[in-house]
Amino acid sequence: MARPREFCIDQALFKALNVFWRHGFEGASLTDLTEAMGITRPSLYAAYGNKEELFRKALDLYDETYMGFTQEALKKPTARAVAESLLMGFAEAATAVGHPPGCLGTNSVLVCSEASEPIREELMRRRASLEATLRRRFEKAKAAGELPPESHPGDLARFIMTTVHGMSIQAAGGVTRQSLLRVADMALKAWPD
Amino acid sequence: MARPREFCIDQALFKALNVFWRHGFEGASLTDLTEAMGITRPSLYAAYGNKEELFRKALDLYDETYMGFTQEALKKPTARAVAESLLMGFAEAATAVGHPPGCLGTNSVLVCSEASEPIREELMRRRASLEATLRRRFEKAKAAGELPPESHPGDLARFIMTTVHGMSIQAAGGVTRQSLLRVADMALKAWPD
DNA sequence: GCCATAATATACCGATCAGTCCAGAACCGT
DNA sequence: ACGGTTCTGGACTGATCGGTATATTATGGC
Repeated sequence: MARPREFCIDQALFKALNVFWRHGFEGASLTDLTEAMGITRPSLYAAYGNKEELFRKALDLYDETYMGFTQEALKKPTARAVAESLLMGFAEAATAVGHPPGCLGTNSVLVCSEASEPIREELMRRRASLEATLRRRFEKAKAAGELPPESHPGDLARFIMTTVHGMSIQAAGGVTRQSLLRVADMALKAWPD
Repeated sequence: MARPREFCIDQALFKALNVFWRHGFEGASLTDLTEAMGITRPSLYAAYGNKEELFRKALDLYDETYMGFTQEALKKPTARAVAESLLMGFAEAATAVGHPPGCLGTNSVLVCSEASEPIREELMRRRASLEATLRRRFEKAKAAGELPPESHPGDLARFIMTTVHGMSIQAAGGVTRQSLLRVADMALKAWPD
């Protein structure tokens, strides 16, 4: 009973995601965003709220679209298989064609002006969340006697996530998939047995 | 034969370095910088050129002041000792008190707007430079029979630098020195023997 | 004391930032 | 055909961005 929206919300959000991915939250201007999305500013604000909300929605879409493999990885039968699946998955995701290199959650806001602090904190929260999930998975494995008694699930999770973040930076610097897969392979050599 | 400068160039540069470290290149505004440095804009431009040149000078000062340990690490007698020294050194540097957490070279520009592309490329160049130096050191070690013949110096250097970059991100997220040292320790378990 | 020189502080520049006002246009229900 | 409602486009807001013109002030040499 009113004028219909002339663009697809999810499709335009996908375009926005790519801009944020390439330029980060602060580096992506509203002009960049609206041009890529093919809509005007009032349409953007009516549909998504503001730049910050748009970014959070883009982040959710990113998780659904590109980070699904992490949930699959967590289902692997052994802790080592989980670690391997995560490392290999990130190496491949960070170097896939069709989108910018690296991980959005890692690269888009690391340091920023005071104004973007809430977004920075949100990203830190999400990074910590995956690490905590991983740690719990490793704790379960240790309790099941699958990891040696002297191993520390928290350290293992932190090491895996550290490698993952590092791979994201390397990918942003142009490092190839094959190279990152070898990095993942080498990281697995540190795994306890 | 002219009015003397009322501030110390190196001391003010040090203040600027801290602002860039905390907020990144784009996140640090000229207002932030001049307030921290205790000087006015014209003084800043007369002394350092512009924001970009100021950042490059701050980067040089950063290398001299905080990255000296890398040169020391490269002088260690064995490849493994080099790797260990680098990892431990970065873990400690990234979590030292008195300055922001993480590594300036890693965190200050990862993704950015088109306008800052030259700075981003400069940082990628510097990151790649250290990795190349490390690779050459490992090649020497391999030639000396110190590393197994099937080892790949390039992969080893890339793995170390990936861990280092990841530690910088973890530090920026508030991870403690002890935790990063354990990450470094675990990474060393992947070292060939 | 006075000049040349260079650093200072204020006030400003055009450009761009995120965000919004408003007029017109497209739709649905009646 | 006509309201009521919602989206669209362009023009605009105040604030902030990096950078600068200008007038003043402090110095050393003469």
